[in-house]
Amino acid sequence: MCIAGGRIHDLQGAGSKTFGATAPTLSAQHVSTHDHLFFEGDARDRIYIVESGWVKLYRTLIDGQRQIVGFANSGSILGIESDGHYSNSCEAITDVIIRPIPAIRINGICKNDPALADQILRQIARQLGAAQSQLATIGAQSAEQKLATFLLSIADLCEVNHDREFDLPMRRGDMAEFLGLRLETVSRKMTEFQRRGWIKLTSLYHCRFLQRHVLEQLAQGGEADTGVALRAC
Amino acid sequence: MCIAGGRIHDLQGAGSKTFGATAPTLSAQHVSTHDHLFFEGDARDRIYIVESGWVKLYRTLIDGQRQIVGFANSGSILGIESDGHYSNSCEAITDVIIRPIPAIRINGICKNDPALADQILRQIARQLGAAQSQLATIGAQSAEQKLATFLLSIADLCEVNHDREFDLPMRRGDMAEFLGLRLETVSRKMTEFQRRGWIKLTSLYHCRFLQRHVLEQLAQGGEADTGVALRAC
DNA sequence: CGCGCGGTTGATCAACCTCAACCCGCGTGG
DNA sequence: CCACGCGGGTTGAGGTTGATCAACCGCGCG
Repeated sequence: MCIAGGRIHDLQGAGSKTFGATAPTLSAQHVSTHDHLFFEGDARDRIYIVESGWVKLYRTLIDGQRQIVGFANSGSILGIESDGHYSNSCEAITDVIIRPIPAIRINGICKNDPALADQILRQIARQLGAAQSQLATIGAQSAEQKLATFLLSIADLCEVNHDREFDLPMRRGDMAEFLGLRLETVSRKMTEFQRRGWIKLTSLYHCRFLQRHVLEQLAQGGEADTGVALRAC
Repeated sequence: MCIAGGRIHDLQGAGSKTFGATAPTLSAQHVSTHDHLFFEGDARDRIYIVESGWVKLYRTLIDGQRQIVGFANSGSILGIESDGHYSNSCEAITDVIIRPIPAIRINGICKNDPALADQILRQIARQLGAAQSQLATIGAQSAEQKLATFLLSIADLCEVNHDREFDLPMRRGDMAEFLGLRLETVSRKMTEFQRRGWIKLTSLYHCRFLQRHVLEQLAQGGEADTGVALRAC
């Protein structure tokens, strides 16, 4: 899937230097949960690199429908997909530390700061791949499959994976808007997964896999035998 | 929306030079309609820049469901979203000319060929934006809205826009797989649009807008008054 | 205590899918 | 020449999935 996570290690070093006549990388900033980094349509004067925490990127249609186009965490680049104006809104869903980069530095960045540019290129390629995966998920899968895919990728990202347990850092409504579903549907499917013994919700925002392979099968597009008769292959 | 079109002007010049010890850009290749440039899972030994024509990028799920994640034309970069193996299949939907770039050149490309790298960066950012727009379309819109959005963006791309008339270079099934619908649904909605006097299909692959503003309203998420002129069928 | 927020659950409904028939233009072969 | 099949598209009937609307729960908080 789907979620534009990924880590960049030496950005701090690379990004903190100043090159030529271009504006320097600004110092890191702190953003609190539920604060916005920027809104769709704002003038895009800078891009950001996430250093820690989670943000969601979303668009709002005129009729009020919203679509989350990605969650991003450490290493992700924000705001580079547009030009002139941000094409997404960006809201912190946890406390977040970000490093702003003046937009003016992006022109010719490959010449002026090849190390940073290489990182950005790699990262944005990853985000494109993630967006495409998400397209496949949203466009071609059922509600059940979407949720399975989502849980698996969230778990992979929250690598603090002691004993198949992981955080769901977002609300039901966020999941729904990410997956192109209604929050009621997400809720229903979650409890259904639990009822079938595939997962255990230790709290609203904390989950454990009991039958990871069933979810994997679902996510791959296979039929998940609801029953006990799971042919193990 | 949605479709990763976009033009790069001086790539030919930038790409045809050889830099340092890295492999040179290979010469342009011709690909015929319906041929594949590569398949999902193939070893990714090179990326491509489209010089002319149209390709579709798609993924196939185990259950046979397919999702077209993008159409690409002149200027688009293909294959950069993955690493090691292609994550999409790529098929020419018209005759196509492409310029391959050895994958090995991508590492450190910013240092070795900053001009090309800058172009790639800009282009890939555009593709990311397009993918995100498509996410919003697929995830948050109804079949009717999806189709309206799609027609408008296709028309914009086929700039040969004399008198609101344009080509639909792909089959109904391709549209469906792009929009996350069934081809029957696409077909039905197309004829419905026609019946309502919004468009006129001069042939299966050629379309004219009669009431562009209605489609625009639909695509923006507004309710399309079925209008006064809905009579007699 | 009352309220609001986030989540769950239930009943109902419609959008879209599924399956099937059918149309049409075209190329092929008898 | 016609019969035939095939690919792509359209149309129809009926079924499912997921949306909609509404009630309700649990909790934190002023």
